[in-house]
Amino acid sequence: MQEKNSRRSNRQRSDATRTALLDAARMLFVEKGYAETGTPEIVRAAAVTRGALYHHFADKADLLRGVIVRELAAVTAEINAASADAASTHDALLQGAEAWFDAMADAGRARLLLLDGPAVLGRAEMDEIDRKTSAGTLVEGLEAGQQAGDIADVPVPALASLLSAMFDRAALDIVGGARRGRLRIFRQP
Amino acid sequence: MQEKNSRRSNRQRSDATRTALLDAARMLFVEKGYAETGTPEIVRAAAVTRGALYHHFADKADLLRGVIVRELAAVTAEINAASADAASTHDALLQGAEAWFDAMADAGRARLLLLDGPAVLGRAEMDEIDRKTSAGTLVEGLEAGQQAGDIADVPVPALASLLSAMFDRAALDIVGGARRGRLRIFRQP
DNA sequence: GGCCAGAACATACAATGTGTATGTAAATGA
DNA sequence: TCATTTACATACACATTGTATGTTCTGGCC
Repeated sequence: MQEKNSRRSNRQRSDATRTALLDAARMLFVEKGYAETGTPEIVRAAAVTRGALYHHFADKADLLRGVIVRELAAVTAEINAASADAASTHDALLQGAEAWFDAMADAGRARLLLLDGPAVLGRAEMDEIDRKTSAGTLVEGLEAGQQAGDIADVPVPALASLLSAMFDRAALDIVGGARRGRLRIFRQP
Repeated sequence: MQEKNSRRSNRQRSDATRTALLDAARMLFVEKGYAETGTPEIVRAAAVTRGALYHHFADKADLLRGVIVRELAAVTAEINAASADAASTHDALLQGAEAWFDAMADAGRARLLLLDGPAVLGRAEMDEIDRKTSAGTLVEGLEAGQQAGDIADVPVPALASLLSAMFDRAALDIVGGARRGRLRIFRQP
């Protein structure tokens, strides 16, 4: 009897504690913010020790990095799923935008990805993570739209950065109480 | 002899230490970021004690608030000065935009106002500070442009938020190495 | 099955930083 | 001049971060 979950492979052990730490950290970061959450609290919620944390992550910021990578991957998946069945590149961008707002509806998530992330890791690293996880979804969409003649002939990376900044701000405004409709000010051609 | 700056009124003393604290904090926040700067280091640079700091400011975040209020006022003044002699509201907005990029050229300043500020104080309070110090410069400019027929009939507060988000991001991209010209993708009519 | 190197933690510690409580000197007002 | 605030200075309690060291478990090898 006593299934004392001994007999676990090293890989299984590592994955389990890593996941437990990321889950607990995500929950607390979303709830109270990065700076206000201490590592003792995180490991308590994850039912491990601080030793385990610092074995798997270089420091607290590295834990945040791990949380953000996972979170951004999830958001990107939602957006891709929503825009997959679009008829045109134009529709894909619009449907992706709506999916973005849906995904960011949770206030804590917006704070995690749009405030704490950039402040702690810096914009350069956030862009790098974005590039790796989302594989440049927006950039690809804009390039496609440009070739279809829907989008003006401007530098796509710069445009993508400015556009995503607007979407970020819109998400923050919405969780801050702004009406979603008022921010949907793009006009159909 | 011995001008032992005794004989100072309470008001003078307070103003002097407050200013010294704000100057020192600004310098260090700009140089190393908010989280990486400790209050002992700040008071050392200001040549006062931590007692003085916590007498004048509720906590470390309150000190950041003070720094940001001053900084935002300075930036706003620069923008207003640059766009004061504009011929049209359209020109005023363009000249103001250029002045914004000039004012944000310093990497530390961008970090202070665009990363640490929102992360520590939150967007709601940043907007509040912006409303009080800049007195809604951008909103007024947009409303004027809208009445002149230069700007589409969309909700101005929402538009202002999205526009300022783009300018914020552009400033961060520029200090991150992006070419300023590529971000100037607005086209003349 | 026994042994051993290394991974995966657990525990203990040192350093630092934040906010508060308390003490003191200077200024203000009656 | 004297009492009361104001403006600090000093000391303290507490929490947190990162590291150093100790212990247990796994996985390969014989």
